[in-house]
Amino acid sequence: MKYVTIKDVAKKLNVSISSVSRAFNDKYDIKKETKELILKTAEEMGYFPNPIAKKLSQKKTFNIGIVVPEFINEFYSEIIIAIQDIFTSQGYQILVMQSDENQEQELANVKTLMQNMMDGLIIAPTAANDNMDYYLKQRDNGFPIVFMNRVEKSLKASKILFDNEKWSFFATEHLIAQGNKRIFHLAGHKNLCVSGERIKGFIRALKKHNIPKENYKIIETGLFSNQGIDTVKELINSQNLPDALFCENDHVAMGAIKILKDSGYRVPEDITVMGFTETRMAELITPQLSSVRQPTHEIGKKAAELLLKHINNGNSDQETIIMDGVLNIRKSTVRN
Amino acid sequence: MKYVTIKDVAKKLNVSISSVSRAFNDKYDIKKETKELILKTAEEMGYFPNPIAKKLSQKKTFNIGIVVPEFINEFYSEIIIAIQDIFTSQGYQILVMQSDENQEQELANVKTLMQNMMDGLIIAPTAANDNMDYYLKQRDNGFPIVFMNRVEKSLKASKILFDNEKWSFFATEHLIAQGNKRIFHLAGHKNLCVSGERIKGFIRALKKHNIPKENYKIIETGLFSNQGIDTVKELINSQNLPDALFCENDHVAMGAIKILKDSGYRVPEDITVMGFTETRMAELITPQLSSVRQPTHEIGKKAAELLLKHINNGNSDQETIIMDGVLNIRKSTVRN
DNA sequence: TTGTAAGCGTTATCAT
DNA sequence: ATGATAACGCTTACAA
Repeated sequence: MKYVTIKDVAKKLNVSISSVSRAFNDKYDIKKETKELILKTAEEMGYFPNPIAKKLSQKKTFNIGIVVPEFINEFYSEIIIAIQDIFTSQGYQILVMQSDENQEQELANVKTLMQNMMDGLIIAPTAANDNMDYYLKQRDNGFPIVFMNRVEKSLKASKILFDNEKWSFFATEHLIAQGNKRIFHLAGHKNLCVSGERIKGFIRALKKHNIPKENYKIIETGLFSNQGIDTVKELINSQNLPDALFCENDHVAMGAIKILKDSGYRVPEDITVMGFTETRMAELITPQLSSVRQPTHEIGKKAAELLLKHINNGNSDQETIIMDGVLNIRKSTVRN
Repeated sequence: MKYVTIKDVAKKLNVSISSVSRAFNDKYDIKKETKELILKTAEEMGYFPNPIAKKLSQKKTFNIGIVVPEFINEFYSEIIIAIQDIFTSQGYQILVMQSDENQEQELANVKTLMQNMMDGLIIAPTAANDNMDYYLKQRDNGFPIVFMNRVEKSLKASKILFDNEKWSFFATEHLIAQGNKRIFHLAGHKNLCVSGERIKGFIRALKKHNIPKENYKIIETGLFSNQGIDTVKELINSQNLPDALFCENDHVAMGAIKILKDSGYRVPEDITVMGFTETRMAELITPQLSSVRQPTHEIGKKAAELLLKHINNGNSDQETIIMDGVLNIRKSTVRN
């Protein structure tokens, strides 16, 4: 693979390489005709400025790194697309790496991206973890970083968060308003702060409406549909099903609904089920699943804009943006 | 952001930069003790070789580009993860770009990646399209490229394909074997070769079993659930529902099932529905969806291995690998 | 308006 | 075993 270089173009036209460079970079003075001639010949020769050389010389790569826990689920995919929208319009490229929900992989990803001279990083950590110290050190060193999602509100860093507590509260309140007396929460993981916040919102709603302790329960379940299935299976076996299940996410909820239906229970007549972090499937299953929609597109957009700000204006003031969602009430939580 | 460079380390230790370079690259002679000293000091100083400079100097980037039509659906996400598995274990990095099902974006992505000196590219085109000439020209120029998925079998290039015709045939044959007399195929897009192949397999099965022409129909529907909904809605309105629907993919099938159930039809009792390119949801919905599973992990693995071969041994012999799938028969196509 | 040349951080060839 | 130094392809003062 032989690349055409700036020298080749310069030689062909008997001009200096600076002139060729100038023709490709608007900011310098250059005669219109020479510029056009150069651009035309370059085109013909199949020349384009080598971005690697450009990066080395400019110390600016126009590359942005994104690290996400996974992109199998549409949540992060949608966010990534939104980030990409913003940055490509600004001439940046997006490099995506996924950590497979693994802290060490996450750290390796971040290091790889930093060593490749990304102009900035958007990190969605797998969980609050030990890597954070390293990230913050780099940030303090002048490296622009924006965090997303599974990060403590108190963290001194620019970040885009979702108000899990609030929307968990509203979701729970809706379940209470529907007349459910016993409500169980199929929670995510103990070490996931988003799960913790949702638990807080859940409890706040119950307390507000004076639901006694014996009428609710928090069961650590996980993030996947099969875990929803397992948890609900146990509840069925121990004949301990509540009136309503508030699930960590749609996957768990769909697992729950599946096993309930398979076991002869009707949703929502016999038991009501609520999801979270709405997926496209929510509207397609029977019954349609009530859920809290997170504004993935907006999250990505805000993250990108915030990072862009840091890149252009420095890291001075860290900013936290907390996003709101929508409670989509559908058939799965409404007994007519 | 100030990077520590090879010079800083050399100066600190009063050695030449060549020695430092050697310490980091095993292939040269260097005294064990100097090497260890250099490595240790470098570590302390927070030095790591700048990959950009390395790339410029070596003309090898250890970067692999992947271009996919989208990664919202799990199909490509799973493939990407498999590719990543292989390449990261070989010291490569993966750069993913998505074309949003848009040919121009696709071409732009490929150009961007090539200009960034990827060592090779895995391209899953949006469809058979005009860009192909450009890709092949680059390939012939010595640039390693492996194609995936929506590519003609006859294309002279290394590629990983799925045997759509065959598995469409088996899927259709299963529907016939279940006693369905009238079978409609909700097809994808005319210009998608995978859709064309599935249509071929569909027709071959019908012909083999002597289903008369008036008893089947191919309706161009699309790739999304809402299109499945729309098509089936029309069939319902015109009172033209068949015994079985064979859908382009699971999304269309789930859309179909949704509108059927909403309209009072029972699946599979009244009408039978088959998906394709199985999703994780297939097992979670009611009734569980019969579908053809494509081996995403294997596809990614083969693509990666093939590209690696081209990178290491040159582009000489183009190789085509055609993958087989699995027909998962579930409730949606079986009337007890 | 154009050219010259130093610099970006490496690798690799050639001396020593 | 180590050091100088010319590449790699570009940008950008500075000079002309």
